[in-house]
Amino acid sequence: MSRTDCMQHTQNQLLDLLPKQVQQRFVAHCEPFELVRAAELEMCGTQLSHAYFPQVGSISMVLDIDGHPPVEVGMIGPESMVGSELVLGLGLAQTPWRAVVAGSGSCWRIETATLEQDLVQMPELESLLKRALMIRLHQLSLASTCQRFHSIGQRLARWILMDLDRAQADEVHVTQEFISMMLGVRRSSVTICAIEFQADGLIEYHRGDLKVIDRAGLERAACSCYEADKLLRTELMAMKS
Amino acid sequence: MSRTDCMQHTQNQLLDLLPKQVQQRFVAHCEPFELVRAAELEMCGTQLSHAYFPQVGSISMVLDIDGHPPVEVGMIGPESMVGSELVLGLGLAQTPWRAVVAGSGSCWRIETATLEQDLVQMPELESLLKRALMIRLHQLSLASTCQRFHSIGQRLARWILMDLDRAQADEVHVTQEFISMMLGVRRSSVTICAIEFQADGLIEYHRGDLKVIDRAGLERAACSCYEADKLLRTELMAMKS
DNA sequence: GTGCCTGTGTACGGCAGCGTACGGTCCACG
DNA sequence: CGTGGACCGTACGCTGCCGTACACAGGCAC
Repeated sequence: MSRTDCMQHTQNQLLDLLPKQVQQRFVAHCEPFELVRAAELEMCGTQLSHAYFPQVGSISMVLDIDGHPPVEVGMIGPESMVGSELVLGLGLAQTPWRAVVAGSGSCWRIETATLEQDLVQMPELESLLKRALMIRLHQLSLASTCQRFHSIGQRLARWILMDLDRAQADEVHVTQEFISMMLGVRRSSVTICAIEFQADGLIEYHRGDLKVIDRAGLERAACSCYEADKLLRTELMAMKS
Repeated sequence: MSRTDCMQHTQNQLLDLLPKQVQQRFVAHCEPFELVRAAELEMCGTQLSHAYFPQVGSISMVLDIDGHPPVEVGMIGPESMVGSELVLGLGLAQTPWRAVVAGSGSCWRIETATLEQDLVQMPELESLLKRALMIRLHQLSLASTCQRFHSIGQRLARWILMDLDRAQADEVHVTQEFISMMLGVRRSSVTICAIEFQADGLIEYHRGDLKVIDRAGLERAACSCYEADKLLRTELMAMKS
């Protein structure tokens, strides 16, 4: 495939761990796909149609329950993939969450049926999905304790940092309304914290244009879950297959 | 093994799904183990030493974060197992949570190394662990939204029901202190709700002796997460391998 | 039967975040 | 250039839960 010949890397860190030859074979089965903020990739309760390997941008796992506002239970970017649970076998692949684009960008995507076939033929790929899934377990656990103990301010700072890391930028476009959905809180609660952060010189925020001024300060404002998330990402890369 | 010859079932519903022959071979590698409320089975951040298949009783996945009280992120009983993440491969098996006995009873347990070997030789076993792990994903997701939206009363009712189901009884011994740890709330908050439930004739509760009087009422008092949990358990059984 | 430990009941001030609601500002579009 | 929609700022009363603290009851130990 000429698509991969012309580049050194797939730009997805997980895929980059594959042996070059396997990687080329696999990526040939993928198609490029654009990530647009707030787009819904996968519905809840249905079979997954595709797996996604972000290059830039992020995808959030979001859960709805009863009449409540949605809540994010995980975020995935270039360090990992959406659909790692497919390694558990088809027919099991009804996820409880929705996948929503949390940060615009681009990705590779592959149809689940094709992925299932490749899993059989490429043991390295299977190992990769297993790693990614293990990380999801950790992330899911984090999500519930973060919900329980950390203030909205801490979680807001965490979310911004996580989003920026995956966008590989220090500036993104995202409304407070959108963030409030991800955090499962009132929009006006986000506003209050955002104003505070601006007063403290941590960020600039104007009608959806969010820019980090003092990254270190923002990290100090965030809960430990940000560090934990970062650690998970590096572990994912370092893991022995 | 004479141990299995004399019984029709292993008493663990997951193991009972194995073909008889495989089941006998596998259980021969297990040892019986007693579950004592509040005993700590697995530490956080270490390699798993064993996997556990409850017959009666329950095991909670509990997460500590910073200086905060612990929070339960899942409960496992005779319908499933502790250690399903081992299917993702050794070396990955550092779980983020602790495993604590939430309801006294008994189980089979097996050393992880032995389990790893059996996984290779018994594909049916691997499929079983994959199912169990898929259910864990759903449970973990539930945990965070339940934390977020449901009142202490609702969660208390849910917890009691989940615990009783796994104890296969309508009466257990568990202190309010212990429950408060599992829910990640103040002990006195549990007291208040418990008193309310008694006033409504749902339960009797005296110095750790908890008895359900009006099960239907208790189910009405619980959040939807109880029904969701029950559904997951039946799905686990019904799943096509 | 005195003492201690475990398990419950009760109380009170404090606050984070909620629901709701309305006013203001920027921008696009006709 | 005016109008409407998207987005943000502010306000107010309310409540669930927290932290802390202390008193009381049952039961075992000596």
